[in-house]
Amino acid sequence: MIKQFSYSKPQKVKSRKELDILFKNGKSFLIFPLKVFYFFADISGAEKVRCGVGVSKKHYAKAVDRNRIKRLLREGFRLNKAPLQETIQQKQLSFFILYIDKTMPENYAAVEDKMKQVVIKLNKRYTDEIAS
RNA sequence: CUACAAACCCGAGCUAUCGCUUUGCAUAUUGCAAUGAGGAAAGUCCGGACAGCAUAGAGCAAUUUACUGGUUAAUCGCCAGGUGCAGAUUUAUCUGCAACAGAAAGUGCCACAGAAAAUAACUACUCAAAACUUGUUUUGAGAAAAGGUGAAAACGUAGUGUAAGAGACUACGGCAAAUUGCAGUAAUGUAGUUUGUGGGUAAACCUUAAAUGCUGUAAUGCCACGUAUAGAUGCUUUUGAGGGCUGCUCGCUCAAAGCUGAAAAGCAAGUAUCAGGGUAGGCAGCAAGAUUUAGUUAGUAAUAACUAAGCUAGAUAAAUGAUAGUUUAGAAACAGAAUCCGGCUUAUGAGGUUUGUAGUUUU
Repeated sequence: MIKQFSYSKPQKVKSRKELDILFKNGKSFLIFPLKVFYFFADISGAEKVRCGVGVSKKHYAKAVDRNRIKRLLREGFRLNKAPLQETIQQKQLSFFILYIDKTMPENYAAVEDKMKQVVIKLNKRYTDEIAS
């Protein structure tokens, strides 16, 4: 029984090599203020859904602000990833969320709302990918 | 009592649910337990530890520092003292500030105004000569005493002196340098003697004195995986390379002296640059040390010594969080470790302590 809301190390997209591939070959879409890069791989690892988050250093010079945004994004993914895990079985989804707005998010609720939209859209992209 | 300013202290707690890092244990991939940012973690401005490379030397340049002593692993830090300037009043003390060696080695610069900003003659002054309109003009020389300008004008006052004047000379005083005595570890102070009287600017060049290897934990070492030195260009084979450290010079150290050929050259070797290929995983470094708190002793102090007690962040796209409630005081300010320490600088809400200033009330 997998814990429903966990977000541990294997579920993160981490290495620089993976990220290079993701930005080079992956597709992307925008649900403001979130830009999502995603990539479906044929190899089947232990985790079917993997996610990373990032914030531009240009927009936020202070490390405290970047940490705050990244924590909110991770929290959003952690609590709303369930639909993706149910749907995606045949391939491995890696995606990376970039926060591109220049103003800080007001609170968690705003981020969560956007995150739900991201999850729905990713689910749709997956079904298209399988169909083609 | 209120307001403002400065310095210092402090840098929220509790409950529930869902999570994260690291560690330990186990019934082992899930449980349980423990653990988890700062006073500045920031700026990267100084100084070290640690590591790698280098490690005969000399000279010139370059860079840094600049009152004295102490302190420290070390410093451009800190403490104490001195000097100068400013402010305050209690008038001899306190507080603050100081790129605090040299302008008497040399070169440069000094806005505006002013005749002139440094080998001072514009006006006015004195003398001589010439001219004539006979008290003026012109020319030459002397002269920094008077004038106005300016941030600053060629030591001040009085006298002597002189054609008129001038530190040209004299007296008193100011300032500077050298030197002697005394006090002090010293900077320096003080009293005397001698010499001088030369405007400012060294955060202009510069001079003097002292000091100075480079690169930084993405250092560095080990293991694993993987491949390719195949190639191009230049140079050399009596020269090349290395390194003196940031640069140059002298000297120094190391390597090689090959083969074919009549020669040109070729092969080979060495070396530099370019181009290209592979890996970008793990472990160590990496958390207990110039350590923190308290006390005692030494010292004016910075600090040191001793005694006792205490001290589990350690990631690598990078943990320390989210939501709800609650308490203070308002959904707490500035802000997030990345090799580690000591300082400096800057940011910082509420509350507290101390000091100063202003006002109000009472006595």
